[in-house]
Amino acid sequence: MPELPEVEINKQYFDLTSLNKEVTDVLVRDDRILELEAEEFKELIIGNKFKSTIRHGKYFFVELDSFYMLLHFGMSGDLKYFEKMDDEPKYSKIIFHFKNGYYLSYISIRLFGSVEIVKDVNDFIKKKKLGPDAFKMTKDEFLQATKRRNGMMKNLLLNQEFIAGVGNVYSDEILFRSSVSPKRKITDLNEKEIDMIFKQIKEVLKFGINKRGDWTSYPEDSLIPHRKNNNNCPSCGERLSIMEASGRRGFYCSKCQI
DNA sequence: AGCGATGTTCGCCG
DNA sequence: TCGGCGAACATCGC
Repeated sequence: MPELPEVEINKQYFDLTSLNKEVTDVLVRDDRILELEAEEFKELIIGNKFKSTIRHGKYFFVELDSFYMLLHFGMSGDLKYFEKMDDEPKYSKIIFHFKNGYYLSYISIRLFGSVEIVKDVNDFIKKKKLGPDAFKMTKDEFLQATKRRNGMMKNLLLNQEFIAGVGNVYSDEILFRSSVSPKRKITDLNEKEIDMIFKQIKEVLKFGINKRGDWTSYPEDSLIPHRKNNNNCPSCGERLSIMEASGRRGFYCSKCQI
């Protein structure tokens, strides 16, 4: 549940289910996900309300009275709003109980990601050195960044200090639709290609949100459904190639992506 | 049984 | 200073 579109879906889900309801209890099922003591966390949240939310890249901030609760979903985080304790989802780590009787669970299978308290969103973004949110990034910011950076294009897309929100899967799709190889050096890209990549960042992420993060319903001509060993390019039929960038496996077509 | 998985971080090296 | 690499974190599923 992790790249920008999935986090955005979680934000919409959170806003719809969990805003402006008094939290009457907090159940900590596994405190390893918490960046602070469970007791301290409970004290801050219980009796409070979630007032609003902000998403920056893959980071999700929930506003409370004088601070923010930050949720990062890691590789396997999710949210679930439910009515009866019998329906508590598997791998729940933190559960908020609302005055109306419902619960909201922060789910995480692999325990990557975290739940923490931050004073100020902008300070946090600055401290983490996060780049602009992928949706808010302007073309000018993108151009500037490509000029002062080197290395492989895929690494740049995965670098949250450059652009916040793009992860491994969507970076593959963005480069596929741009006909640019993930291994291309940033300095070698021409203006047209940079324009195309910028455009595809927005379109691919927007498409992901419209699909509500459901990769099984992608059209056949997308790369995402084919990101598997021994699969072929949906465009030319060539066997897909695999490369590594930032420790992640990238899939691409060596024929269609230059 | 072993390996890879939507992420981040840190130390090391050139 | 930057870019790249490998490992570490924890756990599930193929």
